Amino acid sequence: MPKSNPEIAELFDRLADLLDVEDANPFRVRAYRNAARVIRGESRSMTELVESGFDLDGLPGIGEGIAEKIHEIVDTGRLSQLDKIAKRTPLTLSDLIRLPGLGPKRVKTLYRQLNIRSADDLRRAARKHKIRELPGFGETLEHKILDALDRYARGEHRWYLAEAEAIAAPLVNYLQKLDGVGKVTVAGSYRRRKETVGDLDILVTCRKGVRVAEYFVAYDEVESVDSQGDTRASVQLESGIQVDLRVVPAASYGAALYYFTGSKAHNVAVRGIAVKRGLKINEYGVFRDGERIAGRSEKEVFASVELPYIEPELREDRGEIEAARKGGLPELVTIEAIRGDLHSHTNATDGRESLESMAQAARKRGYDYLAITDHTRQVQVAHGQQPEDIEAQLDVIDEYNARNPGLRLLKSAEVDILEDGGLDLPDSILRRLDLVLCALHYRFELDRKAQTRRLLKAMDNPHCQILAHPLARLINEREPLDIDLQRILEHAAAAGCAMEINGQPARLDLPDVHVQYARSLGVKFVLSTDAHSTGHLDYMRYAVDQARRGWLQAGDVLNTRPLQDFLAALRHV
DNA sequence: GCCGTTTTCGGCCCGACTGTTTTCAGTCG
Repeated sequence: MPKSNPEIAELFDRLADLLDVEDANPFRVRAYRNAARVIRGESRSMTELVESGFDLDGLPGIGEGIAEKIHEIVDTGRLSQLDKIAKRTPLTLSDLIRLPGLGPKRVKTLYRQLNIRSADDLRRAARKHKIRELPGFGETLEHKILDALDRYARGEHRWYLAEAEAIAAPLVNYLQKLDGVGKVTVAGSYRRRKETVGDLDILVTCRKGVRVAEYFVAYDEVESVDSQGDTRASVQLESGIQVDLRVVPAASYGAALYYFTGSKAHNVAVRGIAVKRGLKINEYGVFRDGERIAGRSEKEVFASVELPYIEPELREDRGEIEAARKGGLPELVTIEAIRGDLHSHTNATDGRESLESMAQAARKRGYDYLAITDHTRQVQVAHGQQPEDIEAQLDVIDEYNARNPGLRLLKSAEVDILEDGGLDLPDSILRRLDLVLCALHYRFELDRKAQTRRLLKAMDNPHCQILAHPLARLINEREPLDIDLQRILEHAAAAGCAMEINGQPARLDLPDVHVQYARSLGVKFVLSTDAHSTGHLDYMRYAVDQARRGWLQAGDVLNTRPLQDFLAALRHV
């Protein structure tokens, strides 16, 4: 069974955890963690790169040693070094190290002194009050560990960006009401517009940090307080999300925002550059020999290390620093550039509203065009339309367009990709459509070879202009398709078939790292909402977020073009 | 273990908070 990138990355993370417990060279530990991060953020499959003879040594953070280990994993499915270490330091310790409050040192003590190897061992020992007797531990920590174990049993939860927004908005509003508070900004992965966030990081400018922290923990929705100090505090809300607050003076706003936005890997890399120049960057500013030389704005911070401003969405240490140095940063696409939505449903299938209402809402948004893309017959759960129903709908659209100048409704369909890669509408109807969107809705479990063949064949049909939600994943619910994405993207680039970035909060498909890679191959994109109601048209924001995280410029996105340009830019038979 | 517009050896980001200490290690972001 070939290993996926996340599986390979996990092996390196575990190796790092165990070495950490064993007190290995911390920089070596960091190198493994860094490699894990790079592998997770790589669109191309390590397995296929190895099989094609690609030189892994060229990837950032991956040298000769780790490249060799990746080869071993791909060839044998095992990492012998990890197996070797696991004989003396149990693999399950890496589960413990991930519990909040426990790190390598404490896990080591637990293992050495009480032979605790697993979460179950740990729970038993805590209940018998064995933990509090250990050196460096105590009663409070014992309680904290039991709490952490309860949370661990419930599993880690990451929140859709849309959910996080709904939770953050009233809290930001609340914080703003306190006297003396200046700016209130949600930073962290939320500001980087990552598809999901694990917690909320809120930055506040104010002279009196203590007062803000006190006010913050008194917020209605706060369930428990994890920590509270003069400049920061951390709480759990009743919704279950963790919120970290940080308070700095206004003069430090830029430096603090920069630090608090992350990502950690990006910050570490830029701080490294600063060190080489004899500078120190922290959340209060940029310092040379103890003297503060910048920090009011993020731009100042970047300028201090001679870099142009880097947009938050790019700050993942995935090449943005090098691009910034060379003046090669992309000018990211914006929501204002979007001229139309290319994926929407009506109550003819599983949408909730009429064609007229959808059109009205699109017009209100100022769009030039909206594609009506109801399902085809094979998708029975969504009441897919028979070919004759679709033909009837085309006439309705023609009539609508004749009556309503300004907005152009595009005749389309979300054509189902059949198991054999065929399309669920005859060419005679496909030919009549302004736009053909193709998507896969069942048999997600086909093996890699068959699934890849299925999508390649679908794209071989010259009518297939856009591949919608290409990975068919649902965040937190359904894994992405097992496909050779590199081959599919190369095929799409060659055939001129565009990839969709679907803005539904649970889809956001294609994901950022694949978008970035696809762009490098010359693949074109469209941004759509897959709206099932007029309100869903608002999901375009999330599609834009994902596009920006994938380095897309307006020129990479076909629906930034006016109608005629857009239609001409699509693939044609 | 990785890396190089000062280096192929000698570096590798930085500060806040907690709990257990009696001056600080561990953890976290």
